[in-house]
Amino acid sequence: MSLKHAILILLESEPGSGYDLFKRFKDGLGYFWNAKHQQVYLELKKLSEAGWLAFEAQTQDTRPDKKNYRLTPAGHAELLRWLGEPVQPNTINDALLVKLYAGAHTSPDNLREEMQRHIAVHRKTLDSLLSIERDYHGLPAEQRNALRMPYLTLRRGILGEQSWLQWAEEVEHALQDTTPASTPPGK
Amino acid sequence: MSLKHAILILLESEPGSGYDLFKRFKDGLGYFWNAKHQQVYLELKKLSEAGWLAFEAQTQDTRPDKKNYRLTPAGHAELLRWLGEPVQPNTINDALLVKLYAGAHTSPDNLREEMQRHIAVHRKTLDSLLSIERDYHGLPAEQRNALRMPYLTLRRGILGEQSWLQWAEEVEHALQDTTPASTPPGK
DNA sequence: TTTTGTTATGCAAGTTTTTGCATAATAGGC
DNA sequence: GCCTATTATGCAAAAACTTGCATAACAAAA
Repeated sequence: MSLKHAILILLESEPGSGYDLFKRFKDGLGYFWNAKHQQVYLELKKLSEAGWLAFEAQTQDTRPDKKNYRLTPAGHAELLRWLGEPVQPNTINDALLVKLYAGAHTSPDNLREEMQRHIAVHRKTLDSLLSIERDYHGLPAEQRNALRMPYLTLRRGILGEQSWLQWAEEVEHALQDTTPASTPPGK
Repeated sequence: MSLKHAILILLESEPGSGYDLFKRFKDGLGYFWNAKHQQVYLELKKLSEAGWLAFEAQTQDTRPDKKNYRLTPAGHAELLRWLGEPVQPNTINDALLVKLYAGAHTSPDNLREEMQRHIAVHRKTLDSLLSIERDYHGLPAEQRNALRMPYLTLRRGILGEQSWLQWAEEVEHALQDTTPASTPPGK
């Protein structure tokens, strides 16, 4: 739906190879747009065929050769066109919630373990986002200004993860109430 | 990825037709799993062919005929198997954040309008979720208990939407600072 | 009375994404 | 010397999802 445009945006600010883009997805944009390397390479090919990107092969001595992609004027125009267009509200497809919805058909222990796994992931994500935020605040005002918009998306990540973890606490409480006591009292 | 299992869950608690399921997606499960009617019908067909569902045609006088689907024992087993399996953490693909990330290449007005559109949608969603929550609290204890797990997913929606709206306020502030004053001061 | 909305199902074509496989060179740790 | 990780690219097949079209009956509103 929009990997095309995510790629255009990344290449607009800095040309690069498929592998570069893939890594950039894992850092900045990756929090809110995920892509496998195969898909990135495929889209780069399609975008080139559509005339939105151009590339030069770059032979390297110590590393495999790479293709350096950059926007064409048509690609730039397409990016601006897309930016002017309204974005469809996001739809959520979250398998964890599907599982939880059906929680009555499985054991509370199973659900608790599942939650623990996800909590660990979300905590790690939050930590990493907070560390990026600290770095951002340490930048000189000029650079901070240039990164104003990406910073807003970082804030989305931070607020979103904090809210997720808050919810997870509610869930843990609810799941505790379910099992009166797994270890017998007294003795 | 998991529409299959979402359907199994819905049919496990109550058999129904494709159209029934589609409507149930728009209510309860719909908040965190979206599906078009075409896809629902397609999956029902596939799940039947896989032996996880069975159906009987139901002729109706005043309405078009419907097919009533229910789980087979194999379908039930598959649901339990899936529930025992760990769920992959959700990946986010959010086009609005992609657009915002590239916000420097477009006008603040464009971004503000975009945000207004999305804020309206999220507010409406939150209102509707809060109204469902009120209904839930009005139920007798026994029914509340039966809906304990779906209620947790409802809470996810509420906390998530509230967090989203909180973030939107941050974004609006940031976008206001960008344009010093669209209407000239004083006079 | 015409139009719009709801109930009810589905095919076909296309796009998007995932999964599996494949290659190849180098760098660093054990 | 071997194993693992990183850099670098891509095809092929399958799964998942979207978009467009099609049909058909009835109910209610305009």
